[in-house]
Amino acid sequence: MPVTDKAQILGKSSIFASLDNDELNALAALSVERKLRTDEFVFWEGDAPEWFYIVAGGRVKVLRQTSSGKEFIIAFFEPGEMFGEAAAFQNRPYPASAQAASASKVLRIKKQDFVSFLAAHPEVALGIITMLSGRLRETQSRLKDLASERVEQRIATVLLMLSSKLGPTLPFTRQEIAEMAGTATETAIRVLSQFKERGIITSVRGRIMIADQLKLRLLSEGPPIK
Amino acid sequence: MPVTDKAQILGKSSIFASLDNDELNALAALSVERKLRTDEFVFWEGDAPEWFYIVAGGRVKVLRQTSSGKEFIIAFFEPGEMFGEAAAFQNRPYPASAQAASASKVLRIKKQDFVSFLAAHPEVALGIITMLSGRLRETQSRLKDLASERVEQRIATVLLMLSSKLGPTLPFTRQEIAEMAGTATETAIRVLSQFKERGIITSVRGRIMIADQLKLRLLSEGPPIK
DNA sequence: CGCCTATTTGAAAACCGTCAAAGTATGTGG
DNA sequence: CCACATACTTTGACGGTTTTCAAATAGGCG
Repeated sequence: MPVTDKAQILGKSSIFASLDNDELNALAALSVERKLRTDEFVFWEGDAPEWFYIVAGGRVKVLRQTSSGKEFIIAFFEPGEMFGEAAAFQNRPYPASAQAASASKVLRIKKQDFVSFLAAHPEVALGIITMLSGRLRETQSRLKDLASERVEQRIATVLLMLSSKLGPTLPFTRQEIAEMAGTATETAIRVLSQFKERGIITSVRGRIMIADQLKLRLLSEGPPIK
Repeated sequence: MPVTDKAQILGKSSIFASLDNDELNALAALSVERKLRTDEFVFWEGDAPEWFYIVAGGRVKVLRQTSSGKEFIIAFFEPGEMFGEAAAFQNRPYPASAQAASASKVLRIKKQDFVSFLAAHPEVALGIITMLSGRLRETQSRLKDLASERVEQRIATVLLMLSSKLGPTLPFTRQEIAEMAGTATETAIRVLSQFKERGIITSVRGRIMIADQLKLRLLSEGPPIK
């Protein structure tokens, strides 16, 4: 991939909004491309973090094993998004694995190169702080959901979160929805079947289309206070 | 409180490890002290963030209301720790409330003052990035726990997390443990009673002492894979 | 067409939340 | 110093939600 193409990917990220084309090209020149087949792993839980990763194409999921052997999906990342950075900044082993959810490309930049670049471009640090703040907010919000809401509500919230990022068509299986909502696949199926009957979604194999965002939002906010 | 005392509090935080005494004093001079009675609120969910907060004494908890009217405790903060910063950096309303868990003091610095200080001290930005990365890691770890582990395991994990920060004596009621583990108070009581019978903890009203960290750790990691 | 994965459905059981009632420390005012 | 109010803790029973296990159906791709 030519440097200018890489620079264009990097430019998608709000982290680098403050950089001009020359600076983006300089950063792009530090990056290395890697292609991934569907289900191939980018890194594994427990690996030492050597790189900063940015999705260049396809979709990458970050997941953890539960003690009963299932998987829990922490997040999906789309082109332009950075992932695995928390471990890299802390210089501690990845607490989760990253896996290509479809045929994908990632750019990676050596940890030390990126930190040096940061030092030379302090505006970028603020972009990173803002990004991390956003992820922390979102993660804490999910925390409350997982801790205290019923399955139907959790699934509604997951669908809304995904669609705020991806639009009304969500390319996920029921198993993936279940692994994000922290429930069993069968339960996700039952809830989504209900949503379908109530006209809230439609779906085909591996794809869910949101038909009635308003109803979803009501569900996500929970029953009127009793 | 004299500036030098404030500077000493700020110096406790690893965020400011790179600052010398003069710089700490300069930052301290920007800060305002506020005293809080037990249960008094620092800010409320939905408020616009105007300040960065640092705990100067006592203990502050950050919590969210669940849709059924209970509370979920997102985190406790001890002297030297910053809180509410994610909302301030993003310039969006607080997604959670902050409440004094005991008679407390906080320092606060006007949002704009702190951001200006950051711009003048780029090394501090890296400290913030590292802190946010750590919180993100921990929050994601709890996410997996809440999504997929049983109550007994979740409570064991909460106790371990707390004791890694506070040592073996944990000044929390069973209700607070429940609100961190995402369970009912009665359930937390039953689980902790069991722990007591098994010699894993001892406790007095409002205080839990960890007696057998090893057993707790085994519980927290879940049953041997079956 | 045949295989593999995704989806569906049913039934039983486990886990946990809720409700109710009571016991026990702590502190306060008289 | 006692009596009482308050908050924390405990226990039991019941029921609802969700998981688990099993088996069957259906869509897509080679």
